Amino acid sequence: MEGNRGVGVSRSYLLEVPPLSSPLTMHQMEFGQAEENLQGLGFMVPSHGISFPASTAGLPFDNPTAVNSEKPTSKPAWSNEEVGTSDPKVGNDQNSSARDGVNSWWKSASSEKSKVKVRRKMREPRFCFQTRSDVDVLDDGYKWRKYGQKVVKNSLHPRSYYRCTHSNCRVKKRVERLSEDCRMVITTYEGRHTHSPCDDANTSEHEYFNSF
DNA sequence: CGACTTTGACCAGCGC
DNA sequence: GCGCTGGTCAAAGTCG
Repeated sequence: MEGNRGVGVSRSYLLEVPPLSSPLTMHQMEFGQAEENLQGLGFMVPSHGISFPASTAGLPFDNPTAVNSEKPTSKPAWSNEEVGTSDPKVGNDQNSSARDGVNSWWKSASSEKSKVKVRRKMREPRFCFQTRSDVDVLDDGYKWRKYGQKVVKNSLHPRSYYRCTHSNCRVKKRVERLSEDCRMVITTYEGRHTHSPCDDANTSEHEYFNSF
């Protein structure tokens, strides 16, 4: 067992997401290890119709040294954010997988009859936000399709799994509520969008968040 | 009818 | 090696 290899990016921010049209306040942010993968960071901020363009330079909170990377002592489920590459051969998977259009760590084995799948860990950029919101699914300007829900340990609330519906975009996000405070929503993004937010999203709010 | 959600099953990773 | 857990698949159901 190799545990935390520290490969990839894990970030979490804590945001307070007021109801729509109310100001948004960031009151904490927390970064995991940020190593070689910064260039691959896709960035979005989940809030009510708020998003960032996927660009490294556009990181709104680019002062990682100001925050600690320790996991919360209470260790909520969302704290265990780790991105790693378990297989050295997958080192350049961001390129290789993008080439074949399968940016997933699920890969059908040669014997499709057995339906055996090989899970491969990707070094996808990942970071999470803690937001305060009454709604589970924050409108970040992208369109998401739910593909799973799971009750996780140490959490009273189920975790929902979403995938960007845009073709060729394999960004995923997980949404769950804190058991200690059901108004707190933990949103974890994984991957980088290959497209712009949907036009039908509320652009004014996107602009608002872009001001960071 | 297409897109999306729900939900149970499956599988790999990880800790012991 | 085994069991637990998280993440994903995919069929069925729901909705517009």
